[in-house]
Amino acid sequence: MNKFLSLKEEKQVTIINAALGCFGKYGYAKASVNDIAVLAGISKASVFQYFGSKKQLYAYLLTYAGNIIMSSFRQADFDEKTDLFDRILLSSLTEAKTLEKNPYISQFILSAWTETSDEVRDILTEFKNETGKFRNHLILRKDDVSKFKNPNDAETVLQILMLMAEGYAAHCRNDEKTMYRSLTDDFQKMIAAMRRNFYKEEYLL
Amino acid sequence: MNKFLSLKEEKQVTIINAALGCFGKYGYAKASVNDIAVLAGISKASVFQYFGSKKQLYAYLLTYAGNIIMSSFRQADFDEKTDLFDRILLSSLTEAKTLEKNPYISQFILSAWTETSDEVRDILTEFKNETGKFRNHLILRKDDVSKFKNPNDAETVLQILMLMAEGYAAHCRNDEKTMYRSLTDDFQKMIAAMRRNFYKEEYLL
DNA sequence: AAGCCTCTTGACCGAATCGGTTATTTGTGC
DNA sequence: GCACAAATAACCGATTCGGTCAAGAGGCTT
Repeated sequence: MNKFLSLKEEKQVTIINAALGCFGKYGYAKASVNDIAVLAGISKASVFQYFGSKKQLYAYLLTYAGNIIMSSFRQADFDEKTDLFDRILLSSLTEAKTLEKNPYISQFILSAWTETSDEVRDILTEFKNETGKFRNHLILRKDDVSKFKNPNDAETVLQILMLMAEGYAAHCRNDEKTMYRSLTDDFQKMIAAMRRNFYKEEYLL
Repeated sequence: MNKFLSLKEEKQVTIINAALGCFGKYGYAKASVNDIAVLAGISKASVFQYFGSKKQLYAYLLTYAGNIIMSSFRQADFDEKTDLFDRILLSSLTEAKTLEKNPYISQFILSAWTETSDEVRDILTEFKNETGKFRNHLILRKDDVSKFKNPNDAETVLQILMLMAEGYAAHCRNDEKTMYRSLTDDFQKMIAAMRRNFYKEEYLL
């Protein structure tokens, strides 16, 4: 049954990343098992040996990716942070740290949310229900608004930060050679600059 | 020869958008002519009737998309604008206006820059040489820096704006139902808020 | 060396799909 | 009803699809 789990971990990671990359890039229908096998440097037959079928492989990746994302978010306790910028920063750092270790997950999950293939519809709805709850970190709270010099800017700044996060993710995805570390530093600097300029002076620590 | 150009324009647009969308989403190799035909609501045979071959269709789209992008950038004279935020805003508005009319172009061009299929390598290198020059609008000039309350923020703000633009583009791409109009308004509001908070008071309005 | 055992894969299967062609149908003006 | 052009259903050989299977390849014991 679990032929795959008895492989040495490095090989597992290679295969998983190849599969995540192919499914993430092409979607379920257009990603062929042969693509994945070639990218992973193994034979197509081995893929079926390890996972049984294409659908079972996809299901495995869904739970795999879901577990990684959820555990990384769980370990960072967002409710502790009471400041908007702190929550944004923590969220970004958490995500960056996770993606640094597993760069193909975000693309895969993003594609899973827009996947339309009939063959995996059932396992996808299940997946969406389980992970959909982890999106409530970036809400604007009422005690955030009062810290702004102009409270009307709060909503705007939140939108800016959301767009930045999307762009940041897209940037990381397109450009694999990028040093996550330095980009994260830059991101921190940007958020600091935003806070410094938008907040009332009494809230600048 | 030019069977396609004698079609009524609405049908041309439908077919072009279907093709741009498929190639943009899947890449040259994985996008099949049948996908495009079905998405456009015509028969596969018609596609070959209009364009001759898959490669010729791709080549047509390249020049089509290249012309639209380049002409839209040419009509907006960036050198006229001497302020960083004005240039950013103009660039965004120009791009948004173009994408509103032709929402599949950005995805297609983005994918063309990472296309690796041997079959279209020759026409792609040609395309890249012609369009590569149109990326020099968002540079930071020295007279921008002095307008900031803290000149060190200038570089950071530029990075924020670049990330926002990427996120903005990604947002538009993923979410076809989004009203470009309202998003553009929001984007303007964000840029205005940034300028209002980062600039010295004497440079406001 | 021989036998055994696990892991891997080249070769193969029928079915589907690929890019591309052709013959028939469909629509249209007269 | 007829002629002509536009569109497509049906088809072509070739390739690729998801999936199977029996023949290696490499190690371990004897």
